[in-house]
Amino acid sequence: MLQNDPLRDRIIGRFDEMSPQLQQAARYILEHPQEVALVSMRELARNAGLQPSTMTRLAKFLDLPGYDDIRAHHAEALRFRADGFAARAMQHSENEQDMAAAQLSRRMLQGLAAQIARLSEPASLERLSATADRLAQARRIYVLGLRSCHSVAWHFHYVMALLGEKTIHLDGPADTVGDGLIRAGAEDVLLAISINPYARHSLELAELAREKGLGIVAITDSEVSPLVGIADHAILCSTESQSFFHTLAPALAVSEVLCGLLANKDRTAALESLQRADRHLLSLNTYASAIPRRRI
Amino acid sequence: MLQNDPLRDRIIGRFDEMSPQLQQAARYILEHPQEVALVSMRELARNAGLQPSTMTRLAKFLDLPGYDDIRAHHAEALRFRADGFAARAMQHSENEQDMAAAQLSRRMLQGLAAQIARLSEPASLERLSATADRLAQARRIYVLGLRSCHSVAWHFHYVMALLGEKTIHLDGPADTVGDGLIRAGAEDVLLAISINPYARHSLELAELAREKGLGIVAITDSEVSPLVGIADHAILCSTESQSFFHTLAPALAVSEVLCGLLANKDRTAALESLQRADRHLLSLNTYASAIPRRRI
DNA sequence: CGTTGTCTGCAACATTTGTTTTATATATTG
DNA sequence: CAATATATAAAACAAATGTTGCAGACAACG
Repeated sequence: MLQNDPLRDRIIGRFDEMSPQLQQAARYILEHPQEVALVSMRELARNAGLQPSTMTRLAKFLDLPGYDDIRAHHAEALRFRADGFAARAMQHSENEQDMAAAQLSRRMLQGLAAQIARLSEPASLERLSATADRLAQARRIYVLGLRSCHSVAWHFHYVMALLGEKTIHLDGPADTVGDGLIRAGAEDVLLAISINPYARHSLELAELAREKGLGIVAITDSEVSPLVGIADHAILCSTESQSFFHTLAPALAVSEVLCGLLANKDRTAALESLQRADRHLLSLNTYASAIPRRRI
Repeated sequence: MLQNDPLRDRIIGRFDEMSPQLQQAARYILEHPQEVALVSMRELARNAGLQPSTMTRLAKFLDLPGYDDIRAHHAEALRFRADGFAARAMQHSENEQDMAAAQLSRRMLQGLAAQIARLSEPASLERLSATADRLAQARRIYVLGLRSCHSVAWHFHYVMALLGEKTIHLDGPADTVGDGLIRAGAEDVLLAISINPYARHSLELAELAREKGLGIVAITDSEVSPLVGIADHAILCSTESQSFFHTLAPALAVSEVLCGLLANKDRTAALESLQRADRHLLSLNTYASAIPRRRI
């Protein structure tokens, strides 16, 4: 049971002032919070041996507009608890035209945080480490992410390129996206990233890779994503956001975790590679820590 | 999510045989199991962008008497899960070094979630909305993010391109990154994304843009980032992670929030643009929802 | 090209929902 | 013991729910 529930406290606090019937209703609600969320008021009343109106009266007694507020409150608590994690703001329901900017931002950010936190459930963790294992044992990792997923694919490749030459990013202009697969074979793995709506080209290339015997590993958004069918391992991450667009932050987080797991398989090698990369970039004068004087 | 759920399995199993609308309904149910239990069918359909009848039809398709059976099933699952939640808190993962991987993943993910959640503090929210305002009033937004920040810059540009032609992505091969600024002027804004270590080229271009009179807006990682000095607005996001690498997930989240805020300034225009983009991509046959048959 | 079959959106349907009203029962008070 | 106030039950109500039938849209196929 969740502590710090203001409605519960109010019920408890004013319990003594209630009439017998109201007390019975209140008691039943306190003792069966899930039922309140999952069952109609009339059925709840029936189960509690009460008249439907008693429930409405209880709501009014608590200075609420109606019973629906009681139910909404319990539903929210159940959502919250079922996810087990903080901040559950996800609801499209409000059409508050042109919400305050700050409010929209807050909802989006907390929603994203919750989605990423949810990835740390045991089931996801297992998938992550299985996927990382599969990637680790591959000779090469071909990375494919088109359109919106380009950012994730590119970032994965960028980070992995700092660690070695294991990844090949499938991308390119003039319809050469798939050319990288020319020399790919059964010892290799394709990391395919695609979310709804799925880019046709991504699916075609994934299928081609499968026919060539590559292992397939996917980051996608649903159990029924077309990639799940052809992938040896799939990691699912939600893409819903409080805005018009899908979010890729959870997918990016997954990608970063995979990089972390891979690097972690051989920490000393990883460190060494990173240092070499550092030296290289240093000698190229790639980085700066202040605005450089403009050459004239 | 929940394992061993026969109804879920049936939905997944027969997913391919479904009509497009049924698939959409099925997908929504798979991805929002709690909502099924907590919300009326009509509202569920509304949230999924479907007709109420589609839900009923899905039930019949699954050889169920009616939709209520779907709801009842999900309600039962939710009751069960909510009860067993406390007990299930920490028991998983027996031994092995697989355990270590899971632990690293969990630490990374929860760290990321916390960092993003921290962005929803009032100070950050103010910066976000000020920045969004500045971007909104610009004629053009030039987007700059090199090396690791490419993913963020590209994603921002990709999303904004769906909304209109306001953004120009500063990127290109053969050292042409900066060419996009040729026609930039005082009515424009540069959105510069850079984190430590700061790419020298990014800083140079930002400085050039400032000299050309552009407004500068930055997504960066520290109060003492070189970008802060020359930017009119800066949004700071942490990049620390439990792994070897910096994380860009918070920066991506910031970028997505900015997109959301910008779209929110004129919701109807945004919706219209998105629909037009949809139509365009549809006519190009860009997307697919199943593995396409390979052309031979 | 026309036909056939399926799919989808719409609108009407009977139920069920939460609420309110009315009347009866039960207590409380002088 | 009336007289009054409150509590409860029962019924009536509009609003919503889940369902179904129907007509147009659509693609497949001959």
